[in-house]
Amino acid sequence: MATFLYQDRTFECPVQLSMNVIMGKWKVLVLWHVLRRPRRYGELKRLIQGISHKVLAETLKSLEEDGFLLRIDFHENPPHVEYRLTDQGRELEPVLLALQQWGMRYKTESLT
Amino acid sequence: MATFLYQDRTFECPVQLSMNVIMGKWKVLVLWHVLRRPRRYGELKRLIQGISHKVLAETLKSLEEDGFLLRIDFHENPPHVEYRLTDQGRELEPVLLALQQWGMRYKTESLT
DNA sequence: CTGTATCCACGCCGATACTG
DNA sequence: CAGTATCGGCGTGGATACAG
Repeated sequence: MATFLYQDRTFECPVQLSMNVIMGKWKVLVLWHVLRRPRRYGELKRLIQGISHKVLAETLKSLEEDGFLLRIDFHENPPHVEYRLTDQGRELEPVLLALQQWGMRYKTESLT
Repeated sequence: MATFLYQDRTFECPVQLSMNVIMGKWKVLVLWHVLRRPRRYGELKRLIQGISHKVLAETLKSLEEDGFLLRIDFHENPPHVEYRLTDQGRELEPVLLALQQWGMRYKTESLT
């Protein structure tokens, strides 16, 4: 059976690989919002309720380093930075859509 | 805009709802393995590398309480218990498949 | 085999202050 | 506005022992 590598860890299971890559509660949410259109830091902070300043910064950095996000600095003053999906990031679209679909459905059904 | 409820928390975003429901690193992995066929505790422990005894037990309990898993006790000795997906659990199949597809693809591409 | 209970260290994350 | 740095509390989860 094939094995997969991510950050020095080996996985036999692609789902486990996926979860390790996009894990951490917030990554998926950030990707989801950036998927719809490029986003600025403050925008994401507003969109993602409950995320702290520090954690959002860390999440963005991590996603950038992992090649999912592109950070575009307009070198303006005041600072203007924008985050876009890379092609690799865009490949997560089916996952994000599946999550969204399920979330919608789950919500409806739990309204008993 | 509609809002969703989960464990006393309100979410505007279905993706955020999804992530809060199936979060915790391991839930998705357990569901994935149970999706393919009913599984026993020991089986899951072996299949999911790195999960600890305690956490697997907690995860299973949580998934059962949330209505994703059915716990079937055969009342044998030695104990024989089996976990199956509920109908609600099965609705997560598209999400799990999307994660698997992406995991496979991601693995291939990272082999540069 | 399938759990539950307890203990405790470690790491995550929130709060805060500061920089460009 | 868009970050980085530091600190400390609290919760998560690992190890272990025990039970049915």
